[in-house]
Amino acid sequence: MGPDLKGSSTYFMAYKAELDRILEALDATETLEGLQLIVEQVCEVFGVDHAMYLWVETAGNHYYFGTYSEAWTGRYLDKAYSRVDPVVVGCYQRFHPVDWKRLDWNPKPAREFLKDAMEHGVGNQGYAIPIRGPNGQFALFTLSHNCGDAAWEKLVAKYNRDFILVAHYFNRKVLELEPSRTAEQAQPLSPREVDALTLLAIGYSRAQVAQTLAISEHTLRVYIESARFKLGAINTTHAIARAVSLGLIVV
Amino acid sequence: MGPDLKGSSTYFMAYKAELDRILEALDATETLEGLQLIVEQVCEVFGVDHAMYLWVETAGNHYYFGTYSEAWTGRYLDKAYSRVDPVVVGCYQRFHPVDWKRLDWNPKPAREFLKDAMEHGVGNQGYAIPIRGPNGQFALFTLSHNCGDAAWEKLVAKYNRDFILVAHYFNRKVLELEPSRTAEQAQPLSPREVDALTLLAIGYSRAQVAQTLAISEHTLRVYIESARFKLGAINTTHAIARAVSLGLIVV
DNA sequence: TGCGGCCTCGCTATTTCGGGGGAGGACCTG
DNA sequence: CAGGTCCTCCCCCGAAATAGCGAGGCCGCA
Repeated sequence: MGPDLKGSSTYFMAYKAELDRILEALDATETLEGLQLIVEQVCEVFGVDHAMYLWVETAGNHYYFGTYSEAWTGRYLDKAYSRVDPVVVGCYQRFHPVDWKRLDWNPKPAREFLKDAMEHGVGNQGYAIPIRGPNGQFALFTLSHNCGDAAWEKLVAKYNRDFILVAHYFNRKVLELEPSRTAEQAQPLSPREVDALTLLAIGYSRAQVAQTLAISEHTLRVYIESARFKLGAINTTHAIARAVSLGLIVV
Repeated sequence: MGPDLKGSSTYFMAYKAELDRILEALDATETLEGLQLIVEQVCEVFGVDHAMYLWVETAGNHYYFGTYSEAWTGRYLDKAYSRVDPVVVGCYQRFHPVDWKRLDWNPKPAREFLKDAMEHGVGNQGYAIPIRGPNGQFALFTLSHNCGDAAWEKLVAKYNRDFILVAHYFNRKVLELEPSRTAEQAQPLSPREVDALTLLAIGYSRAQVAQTLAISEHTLRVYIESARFKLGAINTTHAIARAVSLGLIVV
């Protein structure tokens, strides 16, 4: 909502009504197909070529809704581009939404990825909003377009707050429609288990942890085993990784 | 933005201008004191008794800006209420903002906490927005008020989208002003090191990792040691924890 | 053409971890 | 009060990780 809009109340209200319609549709949707339709509507409302929601997953089974060509999305998955894509990599370290131009495209794999993306009509401008949910969930909402820098900056300045809302609502709905992830792993750890894993995660040996917690090493081992069991982990390292990634402990 | 507002464009625009002012102030603030002032303004704009931003840390050093009395905030910290507070506990598992009423206040510690909170004038109504940042950061933005259910629901329905924006902008600025998190940028890992740590993080033993990567276990060890060195970790578990928490590997 | 980083392979000895048991007391909830 | 969870302690032994050495080839960058 740039200053230029404050005067043109009617146009502003009309746009807001459209945005409202999108957000309400996001609230009302009950199917994944509905989300795909909404992505397309988002493009129209904001006047951009492409919009995309991508839930970046561990194993590579990405959750995707977007307007990119199937050729490109297929290629993206095949080549496991999410490990290279500066948008994904960069957003993972940020909270603030970010313009593609401000990312680091220098590494060779990134340059090759960019070239490939361009050839698939992704667009030269883009704006990405990182989204995080419980249990370390991470997703991206991205809008991309083909235009000059000035026009793009103006568009982003105008809409970026609404981008955040749409991204947020989108993720909200995806989490709602896909409860498997959240339901699958909700086993809370006991305080002592958290203590044990936390100290292990900062590099303490079992002996040190036991001493720090003022318990015997045998007791400690019971906690670790118990935590391992709750986390479905097959060894301590795995348990630590899961606990950190689920946000159960903070390193 | 309830339907009742769509007719009264002037009032709507006036409110939007106020919201804009808040968000712009949030963008412009350069000090933590400024954030405290903004919290107070947020209360005025939305017409609620209290607003609060709380960055929940495991270590206990909470980041707080809010309008609650010092008696209450002090008590909250002293008693480590963030481990009991259903708002914190509940939001930690959710993505969707949540009304206090919809939380589970049954556990005995929660009931005692509630009683204590009431006596300190926290208010009977509340709305909490969970916020997540990189490296497992977790924060809450909360608005609370003293009023009837109907009035509160109406207020939430009217403003909840804007609550999200304010919460988001608030956290954005806090992260910006608190560089300690971002300062701990580690050296990038080599691809092979990432492979090694990733497989270790999903529970593979060194032998399995070596086999999967089709390298000798000795080579693997060099990667692990190298990664440990880069991450400043004192053992593999520590390295995994840091790599996961820094987002260098995804589990 | 260096230099440095990355990837690859090897040895031995010591320390640590993992899995398998069992057992008692404290606390809260239904 | 029973049943569940949590916290605490103890045994043994095989498997795994760690620490300390060294060595060579490949590649990109200056």
